[in-house]
Amino acid sequence: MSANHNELPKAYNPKGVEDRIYEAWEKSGLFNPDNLPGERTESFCIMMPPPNATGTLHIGHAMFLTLEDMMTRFHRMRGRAALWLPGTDHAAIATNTKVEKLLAAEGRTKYDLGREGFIKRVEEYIEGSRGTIRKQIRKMGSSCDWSREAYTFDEQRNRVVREMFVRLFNDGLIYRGYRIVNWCPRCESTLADDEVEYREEPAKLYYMKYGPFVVATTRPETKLGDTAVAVNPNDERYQAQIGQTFEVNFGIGPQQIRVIADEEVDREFGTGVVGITPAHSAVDFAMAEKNKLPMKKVIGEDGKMTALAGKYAGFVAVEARKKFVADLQKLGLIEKIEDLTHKLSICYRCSTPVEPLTSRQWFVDVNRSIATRDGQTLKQLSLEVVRDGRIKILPERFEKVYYNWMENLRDWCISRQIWFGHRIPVWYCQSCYVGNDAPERVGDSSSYERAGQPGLIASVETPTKCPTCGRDENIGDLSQDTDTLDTWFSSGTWTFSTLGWPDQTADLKKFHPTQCLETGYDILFFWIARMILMTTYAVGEVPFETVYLHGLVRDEQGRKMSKSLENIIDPLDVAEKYGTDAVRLSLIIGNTAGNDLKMSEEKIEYYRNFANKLWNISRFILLNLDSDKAGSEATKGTKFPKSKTLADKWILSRLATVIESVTLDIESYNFSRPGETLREFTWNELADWYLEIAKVEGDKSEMLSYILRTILKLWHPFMPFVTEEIWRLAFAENENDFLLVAEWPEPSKEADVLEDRQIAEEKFNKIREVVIAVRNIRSEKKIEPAKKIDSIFSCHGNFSELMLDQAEIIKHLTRSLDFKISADDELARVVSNSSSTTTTSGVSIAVSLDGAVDFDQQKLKLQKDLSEANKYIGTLQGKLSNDDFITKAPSQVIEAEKKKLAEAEDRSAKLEEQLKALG
RNA sequence: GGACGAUUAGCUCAGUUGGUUAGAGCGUCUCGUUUACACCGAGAAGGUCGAAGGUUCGAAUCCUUCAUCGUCCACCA
Repeated sequence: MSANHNELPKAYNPKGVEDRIYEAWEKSGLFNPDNLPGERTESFCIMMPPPNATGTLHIGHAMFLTLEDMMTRFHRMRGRAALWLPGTDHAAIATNTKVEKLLAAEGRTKYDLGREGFIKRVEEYIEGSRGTIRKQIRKMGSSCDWSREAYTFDEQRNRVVREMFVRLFNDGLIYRGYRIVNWCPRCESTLADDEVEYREEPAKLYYMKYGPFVVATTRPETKLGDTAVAVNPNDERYQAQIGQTFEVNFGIGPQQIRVIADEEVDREFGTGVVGITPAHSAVDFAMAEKNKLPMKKVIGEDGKMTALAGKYAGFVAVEARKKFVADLQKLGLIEKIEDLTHKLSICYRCSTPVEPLTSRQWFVDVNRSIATRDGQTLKQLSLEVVRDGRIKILPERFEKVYYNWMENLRDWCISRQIWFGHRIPVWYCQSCYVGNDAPERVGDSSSYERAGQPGLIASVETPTKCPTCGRDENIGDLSQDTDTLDTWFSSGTWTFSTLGWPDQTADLKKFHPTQCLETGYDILFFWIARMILMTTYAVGEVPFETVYLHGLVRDEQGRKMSKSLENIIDPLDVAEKYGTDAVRLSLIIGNTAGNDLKMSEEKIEYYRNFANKLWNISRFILLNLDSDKAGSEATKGTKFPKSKTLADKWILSRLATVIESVTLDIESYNFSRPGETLREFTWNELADWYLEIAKVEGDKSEMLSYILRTILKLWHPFMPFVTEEIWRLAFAENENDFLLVAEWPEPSKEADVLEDRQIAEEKFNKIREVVIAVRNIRSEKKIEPAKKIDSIFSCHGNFSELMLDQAEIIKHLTRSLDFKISADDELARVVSNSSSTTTTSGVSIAVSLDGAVDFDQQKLKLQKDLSEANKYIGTLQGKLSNDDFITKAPSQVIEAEKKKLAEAEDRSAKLEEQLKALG
């Protein structure tokens, strides 16, 4: 737009630029695919993994925002209807825990506020902090469609969750039953299997006299709930007892104990006899299920011993253990106590030890065949879509991890006793609902409550009437279940709940299935597996075609970032300091799917420097265009330029290759390599060579404007701010002309125009080689950069023609006054006490020197070069004289080797001549 | 216990289906105010590709075993 670029600052300063540009983008409405120009039949959609509404942006968020924004921008420029849908997560249990902590700091508990008061408090808290994360997402340059922003706990998502629950319930896939669950006594709630973490702790192993056996246990107090002991079926020590029942008395009355056999039992551990506590161990529960054992719940939800524990009732489990062990010791029932370390299961949110216990909860049945899905189970559906390739997981190795997890998935406990979350949409009729009691024996699924049970109502809308007995809510007969749903139950609907499901909206048709789901491998199970499970069931489609899993961001020593290590890099701090573009590049380049990334400020600084380099490249080009034909057609860069010189042909050929490989790489989810390709091209080819040449050749308006225009487009998905700013200064026709929606360069179109790309590149590379060789001599001989020199080349074949043709370039780049082309023997003669020489394949070079020449040093150098060349010749000859190689290797390989040999021999011969000339 | 990944220049990493005299960036060394850029330019040094076997005309690349580090899953009652 501006015709005069003299006032552009020498260094790019992202401050001010970034916010202004983001605002302009947002105002333009172009993040919304509905507003994109042109006919866009093909869509590209990514659902943003919703950050916790109460969170703040950390480097992991910055990484996924960068990757997803890059994909979105790329596909938008490629002409697709690109939708990146943002949102936040209510994160039920995490938020609940956070607010409880806040209350604790005020000396209060949730009970002081009551359920409603507490939820109100949670919502206020979220309202206060939600804006932060939204602002931070913008700061990273995220081109997501804010008009479609979603929240996992808003009205629409609430409706979807209820709808989902009711459908699953009606298909018999949700049931209520007594099963073993992970119980967090602090949260007073169940946890899913994958919400349990482990911590190594020292513990005691107590050897208890146990009827006819001795049983080793770390938790003696649970033995009060034992109903069996198990031995390995092949353990010859206990063969006689298998199947028998005996009685023990630990001081609270007699307990009937059966002896069962199970492969799971390790003969080597302890005494090879395990006490089985069906109500308080997942493994024991599974064994009990197989053997239909009775269960005795001796620990309650409050973490205290129950009435069934006799005199120990009311004590917290750990206290009960102390008392119980002391009592047993008095009775002489403790044989010995050993030390061991074991892994304690703890809550992933509050690190409180988890108490496994049986409880009446809601479960999703993953192994029940679904009539409406060809009799497949949820587990089978979820496995099938990955197995048949409808969902591709990158990197591929995580597919195996997924299978392994999915194959071993147990029924998913979805009810939580925390207050904040989606309320379970189930009502019980006080008149006719009779809940099933805890079953006598484990694994009695006839006690499970499912659809069809009288007075048990699952409903999307609050029911007004009991369908069984007809009594209505007004007389207080219907009461809703007090539990809430696992937070992952709602996140599992993310790809379709955000698009209007269950209504068949235009968005749903257009954008579902989504193309890519990009997230960290740490939530493969929590989230991705749940989305696959719920979407294949509810929508009958896969939620996404490709899963791209990124790794963890670590510090420069490879440690996890943590507050205690004080090694956290705050993306907002460094974005402020170095610019968002620099942060983005440091997160993309060097990062590959599934691998962790080491991050450091130095790295970010390097990319800050690169952004500045691009700025200055642009500045140079713009100043050039100014002085040339400012404002004319030729400076717009919209036309593929006519190449006039070898350098033009070379750079255009290289650019065509870059367009091709960058496009292909991003399409195939390689993001680091295109960044490197572009950096290499921009810095090491365009800036270091072509722009220097442009200074001598001149008349480059068409070339330079086209190249700048093109690389701005190619760089835009990686560093949107600086490229958009340069675009505005250089090419924008008006203030609504955004690089954001510029057309991506078409690879084949460019390449077709060029002929003899390979020849042009080979020729130019030869020039580069010669220039570097001369510079090498200058550097070795310590010739001041400002001093002009004279050179003599002797060339083979048609190289002399090439050298003469490109004389201006060579002189400029080597700071030579002039050079001469001479025949071989002539060069050898010229090499005297006033020259330094070197040889590249095809061209020998001598540079005239003023001062005295160190013959010995020069001779040594030549000899070293010669011996290296001869050694190389040796290996090549060896290869070529090997019959096996000649007969078995493909002919192009053999030809290539022959060519290498010829070149090496040529070089060797020249070196010898030069040596001879030196005497 | 099971599975997976990593191991290439001092550091961080590339290396596509086996065919380069093994590459880049940082760092190091030498030189430098050349009409964009010192957030820069020119040049250089630096690697028996974790170890040992094997397959092959040919291995950083494929196979086997081992070592070290790391991750995930299961779990010792």
